[in-house]
Parts: sequence; structure tokens; C-alpha cells
Amino acid sequence: MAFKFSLNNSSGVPYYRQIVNQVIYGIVNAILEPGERLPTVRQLAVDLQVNLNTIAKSYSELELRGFVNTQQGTGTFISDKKATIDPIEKEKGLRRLCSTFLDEIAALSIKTEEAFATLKKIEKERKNQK
Amino acid sequence: MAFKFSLNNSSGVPYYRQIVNQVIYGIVNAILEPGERLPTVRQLAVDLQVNLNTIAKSYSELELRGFVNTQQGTGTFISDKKATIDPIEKEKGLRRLCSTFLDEIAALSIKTEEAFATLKKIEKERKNQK
Amino acid sequence: MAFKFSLNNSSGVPYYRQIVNQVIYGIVNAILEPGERLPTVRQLAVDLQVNLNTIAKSYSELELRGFVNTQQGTGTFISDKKATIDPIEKEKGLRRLCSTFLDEIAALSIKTEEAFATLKKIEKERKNQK
Amino acid sequence: MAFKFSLNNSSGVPYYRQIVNQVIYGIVNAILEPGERLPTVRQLAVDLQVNLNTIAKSYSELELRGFVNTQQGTGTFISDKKATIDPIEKEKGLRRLCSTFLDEIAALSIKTEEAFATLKKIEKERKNQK
DNA sequence: GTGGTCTAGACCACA
DNA sequence: GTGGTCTAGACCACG
Repeated sequence: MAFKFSLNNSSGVPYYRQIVNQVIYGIVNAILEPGERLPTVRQLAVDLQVNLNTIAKSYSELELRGFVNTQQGTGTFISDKKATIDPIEKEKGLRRLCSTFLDEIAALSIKTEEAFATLKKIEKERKNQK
Repeated sequence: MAFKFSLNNSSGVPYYRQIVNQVIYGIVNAILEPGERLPTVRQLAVDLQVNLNTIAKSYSELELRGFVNTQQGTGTFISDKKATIDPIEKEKGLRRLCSTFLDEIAALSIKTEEAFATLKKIEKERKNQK
Repeated sequence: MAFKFSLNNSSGVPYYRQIVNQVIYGIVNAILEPGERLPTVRQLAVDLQVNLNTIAKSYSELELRGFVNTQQGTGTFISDKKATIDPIEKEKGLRRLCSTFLDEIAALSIKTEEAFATLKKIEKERKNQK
Repeated sequence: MAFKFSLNNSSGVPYYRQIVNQVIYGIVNAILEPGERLPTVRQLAVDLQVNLNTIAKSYSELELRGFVNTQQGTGTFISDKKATIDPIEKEKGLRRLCSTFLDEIAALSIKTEEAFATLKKIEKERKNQK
């Protein structure tokens, strides 16, 4: 089954970032495999009903960060080599994301345990998507 | 101990939203109690080294969402009645936040278990802050 | 005909609140329809001769209250789903507004019947505006 | 029965104005009669739990507008002569108040008929208060 | 001294 | 060109 993107227009997260993150998620969790081809910019723009430039921006960031390779006239493919991430940056990013996440679930009166359950549920759903 | 705000200037989350979220976090987790007075707009602006209007914007959103009451000339106080959150909105919000969170940690090649551990650690740290 | 805003600079009601209320009035009375686009922040600022930030504040409150959706870089649109209002809050708000209104017309020595007539007249005028 | 004030701390209407309006309402609707004595500033401040200056400000505005007379050391009394209101100001004020009222009830998704009913109900309640 | 409103203007993020 | 954030600073309303 083809990789499925889903854009949320009320999350506040910009479209281009949602796309970038979803591709990386797919790679890290082996839903997208090295060499696999992504939809063309034009195709994805039609599918997701967003501006072509938005898709282009996403692919360009993915390329820059080494997650995909673009071959002129052929398409965009998941990179063979795993992109490396600076461990210090990773640790700082992790704390920052977690801290923000706790604030945000609190803003909905959600306890951590409840969020844990939902995180696991969504993860399972995504695994089955492959 | 007084409630402690902390702004992260590199998280990408706007100052005013960090403040809003932290107040709600404090309320939901009973660190801030009904009737308790928040710092004055001017005081907090000095403490956090941001513009007065930024704080005012935060307080104003909190008021609009029912988390605090403002009496002009007197101050800003934690609301007596617990602000209610529409359960449907809550469920949708939870899924959205979790989904975004999974994408974001994946973008750092972080496994869910690792994130869980960090979430718990931060939560414990905050509890000790009270 | 496009939706028409009008600001009263002597009513004591702040500009941003007049704008918020007028948009909601338009939505509730089906003058503004779901999906319809509001004027851009900049355009409305020019039309109404007020600062851009004042309009932004209005739109931001409308977004927070669920009456409009904003997509950065695209515009501001009337929300699809009708924003729900807590019936208890609604009842309390109604009593509060009516009570204040009675006080205020009394302060002008106006009898209730006279006010009723004027309310109906203004309502009819607005309907014709559509 | 003594005239009863009631302050709403969440209406956004400042205390001093609520007091002024309620007194005028009482006069216009003959609940308060010429020569009748109002509570002392000190007494009312205690009763309503507000700052003494707030009551003083209310009484001072009432005096300025001719609705009450203050006699040093004796007290504050409802004025004998009816305070006059400029008919042009009255008409303009009426339109402004009605217009704002329509916007505000719309903001709660309340239809005009519903508001009319509540207005009548409150009026009747107040009459019985005398 | 408290919060509220508004302006002017800058810079950024997004489509 | 769209909206979002933030600063600086002024003036007002309230208690």
C-alpha cells in the first residue's frame, strides 16, 4: 500500500512541516524503505489539495536533511544511508518536545497516562497502515 | 513557593503561548489554586524580560478561555469554577497532539519508549517545583 | 453584497470588540456563511481606518472562539462547524446582558417598549443589508 | 424594603457604573422615590464588598448628573426634580445601546425574541422587588 | 498601581 | 500577499 499522508488543517502545524515530519516518521519506523519512491510534487499537491510550492518546500527540506534524494526527471527517493542526527541536539530536542507536549495536554485537562494510552494506540494504527 | 514561569526562546513556541500553557498546566495539576493571584502584567513582563503586551495577550487569552478572571484595576486571579472543556474537542485535540508528537520525535529518530521516559522525568521534576 | 462592518467610535465599545461581535452577528444570522472568506487583516484595517493589529486581535479572538479558521498565508474563513455555546453560559450571559441593557436604557429615561421598537427597527435595517 | 444593589463581577461593566445605572433605573421606574435616602458610602462599600472610592465615584457621578443631592453630614438623597436628558442625545444613545445589544446577544446565538422575553421577565422581577 | 486599548512599525512564517 | 509575533510607547479606565 502506498504511504498515506494526512494533513490536519486545524492543528496549527504548517502543511509543509506536517509532510516533512510524516515522511521522516515513515523512514524511522521502517514504513518507508530506502529506495522507495515518493509521489511526484505535482501528484501530491493534487492529492492533498495544497499549493505546489508547499510540497516543493517539504521535499526540499527532506533533501537538505538527507532523508531523500531527488533525481532530475526520475523522481524523489528515500535515501539509502541513514541521516545522522547530532546526539546533543537530539537530547535537547527531546526535552523541548516533551516539555511542550506536557503543557499542551494539560491545556486540555488530559493526564499523562491518558496521553500515553493514545500515543500507543496511534502508533499501533500506523504500523498496521504499512 | 511561587509559581515559576520559564520561557524557552528556541522552542519555536511563541512566548505568549508558553505562558498560557504553563498557567493551564498549573491549574490542571493543582499547582495554581482557584482565587490565587497571578503576577501583575508589569511584574511578569520584567521577570520574563518580555514586553508588557506579550503578557497581556497571554492573560487575555486565559480570560477568554475561562481559566482566569480579571478585574480591571485589581488584578488577575485563577478562576473559581473549573473551565469546562468539550469532551469531543478534548478527544480530537488529544489525537492531534499525540499524532504531531509522534511525528516530531520520529523526526529526531527517537523511539516512543525513550520519549515516555523523558515525559515521566520532566513531570516528576515539575511536581517537585511546587 | 459584501459583509459591511461599521465602527462606532463613541460607543465606548472597543473597536476590536465591535468587529468580533459584528462577525458573530453575521454568522448567527446567516449573513456570513461557512467557508466564506473574511477581508484580509490589512484590507479591513484600511477600510475601517484602524491599525492592523486591532483587526488581527479581533480575528484572533474569533479563531480562539471557533467562529473562524485561519490558515497562515491563505486567509481567514468562517468556520464550517457551528461553534457550540454552553447552554448554562448562554442563559447566564443572556440574563447579564438583559440586566445591563435595562439599566442602561433606564439611565436615558427610556421605557422598555421604546427600546423594543428600536431593537426591531435596527434588526430590520440589518436584514436589508444582506 | 430597602433598595437592593447587585454587582456582577464577570459582566465587564465596572462596579461604579453598575451602581450608577442601578440607581437611575430605580428612579426612572419609581422604585426609588424623591427624598429617599441612599445608604452611606461607607455602608454600601461594606455591603457590596468593594472599595470605598468606588462607591464615592458612583455617588459623585449621580450628583453631577442631578439624580441625587448630597448634604454634608446628613446623607445622600434622591433628587426632587427629575433630571432632564437632551432628546437628541437620548435618541442617539438609544440607537447605540440597541445596536450593541443586538451584537452581544448574537454573540451568544440568542434570537431577538428570546431576549425580549428575558427582558420582560427581569423587568417584572425588579418591579416586585420594590 | 492595576489591566485595557490602540498605534506604529519591524520581522518572520507560510502559500 | 497572507497571517503571526513581538516591541515600544502612549493614553485611558478602574479601584
